[in-house]
Amino acid sequence: MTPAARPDTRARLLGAAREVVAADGLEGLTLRAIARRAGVSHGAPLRHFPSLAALLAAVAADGFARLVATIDAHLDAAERRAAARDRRLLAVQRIAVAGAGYLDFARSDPGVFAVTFRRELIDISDAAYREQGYRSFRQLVTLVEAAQAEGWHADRRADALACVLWAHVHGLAVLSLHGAFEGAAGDGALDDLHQLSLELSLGPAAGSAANPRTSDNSSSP
Amino acid sequence: MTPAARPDTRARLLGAAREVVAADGLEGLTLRAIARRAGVSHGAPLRHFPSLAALLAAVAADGFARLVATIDAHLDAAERRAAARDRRLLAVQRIAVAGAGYLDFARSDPGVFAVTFRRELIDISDAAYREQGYRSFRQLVTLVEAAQAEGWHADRRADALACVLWAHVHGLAVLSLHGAFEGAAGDGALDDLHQLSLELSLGPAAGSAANPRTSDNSSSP
DNA sequence: AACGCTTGTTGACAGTGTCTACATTTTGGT
DNA sequence: ACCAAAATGTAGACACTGTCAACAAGCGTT
Repeated sequence: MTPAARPDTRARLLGAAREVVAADGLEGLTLRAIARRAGVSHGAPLRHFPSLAALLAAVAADGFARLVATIDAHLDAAERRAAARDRRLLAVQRIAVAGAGYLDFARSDPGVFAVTFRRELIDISDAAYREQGYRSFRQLVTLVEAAQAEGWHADRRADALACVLWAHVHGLAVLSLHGAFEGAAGDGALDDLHQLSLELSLGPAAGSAANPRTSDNSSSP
Repeated sequence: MTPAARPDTRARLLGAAREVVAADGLEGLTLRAIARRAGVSHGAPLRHFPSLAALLAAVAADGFARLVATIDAHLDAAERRAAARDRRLLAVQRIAVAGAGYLDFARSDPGVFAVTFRRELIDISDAAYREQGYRSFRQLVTLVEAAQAEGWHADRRADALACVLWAHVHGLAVLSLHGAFEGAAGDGALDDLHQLSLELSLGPAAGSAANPRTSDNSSSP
């Protein structure tokens, strides 16, 4: 009707994509559905992205950035909780908190999380996607290096340790979203499994720091 | 041309599906491509499966069965290698070998492995899929229980430990196939990362048993 | 005023999953 | 042996998809 220049169609398309995948899942995440949700014609998205894969790569890059922010927020909150008790977090405990943030992100936005790791859907050569993914990995490497400075496996390569720790939480997130843990354990079992995973990988000390509900008893009188 | 009843169209469709996904990946895995590869018309598959999702669920169920067989083969081979040196494998070492088999399956058939865990592609309510998946999980639980009988975390729930160990190798497999480890480490790094993961989760003793190349030096004089 | 660039719409095209109508083969009961 | 019924395969249609080409409207620059 009015083929005028909308001010921020690109951003609205990304938002629409997140809404669509949140509402209808990956099978409903089509270019035309995104366009409908954004209120534009089915050809409009291709003026801002060369293909659907490029649009989804932008969604994924944004997802990585959001993941980094989520983990930072979890770290800040845990640090504040510790400071309220006149304590500081050990570096391995910060790794545990980061893992909890990773799982929280996957649970709160399962669609975006799935898109971010779907090689056949996104353009994995997208520059922003690779950059944000690398930034997320660097966030973890920094945490690992801090733990190594406190003596935790100081003789190993930091990037290798980061890869393994990433794989551990990623496996928990993926299998949980797939529904693989439904038969074996009850509701909210993901946090328990994460705790167990942390005790195996980081030692008993780190496991209890990840989940606020089990570690924070400062508010009780 | 000849609308006659082929003898084993169902099995040929499953084989064709595996061929297609091996050749063209998940984006080329369409119902019509499977039919073409199997040499039947595009409507024939729906005579044997109610939908594409059901066909792929059968592929996935078959994949689970093949995964169990692969892990069994790895366990047998490792047991034989140990017997040649007049030794027996510890139960935690058998868990490590099973993990190596899991990664081997994912690497040797990445398409089928991906299909098996793609919730939006397969009919996850399929009875055979659920049964074979449960069988695969039971295989791991049995290994865990044997390790617990030898004292390894005997106080924890076996199914929870199995979930965590499964998540650890699954995360390694998924991220490796995604290409997430390409920037950080060189070729064949997956086995090294698995070794490191095992040392973190199972202790230093178990790590060296997984990979034949690093553990088997019985052939040297 | 005239031009070019950007942004958006519209219609087309090949390809997809699934359905229906039809043809053929196989099977089972009598 | 025969005939009906079920099973199996084909061909065409439908709605839907991603992508492309042609066209129109608004905008800034000269």
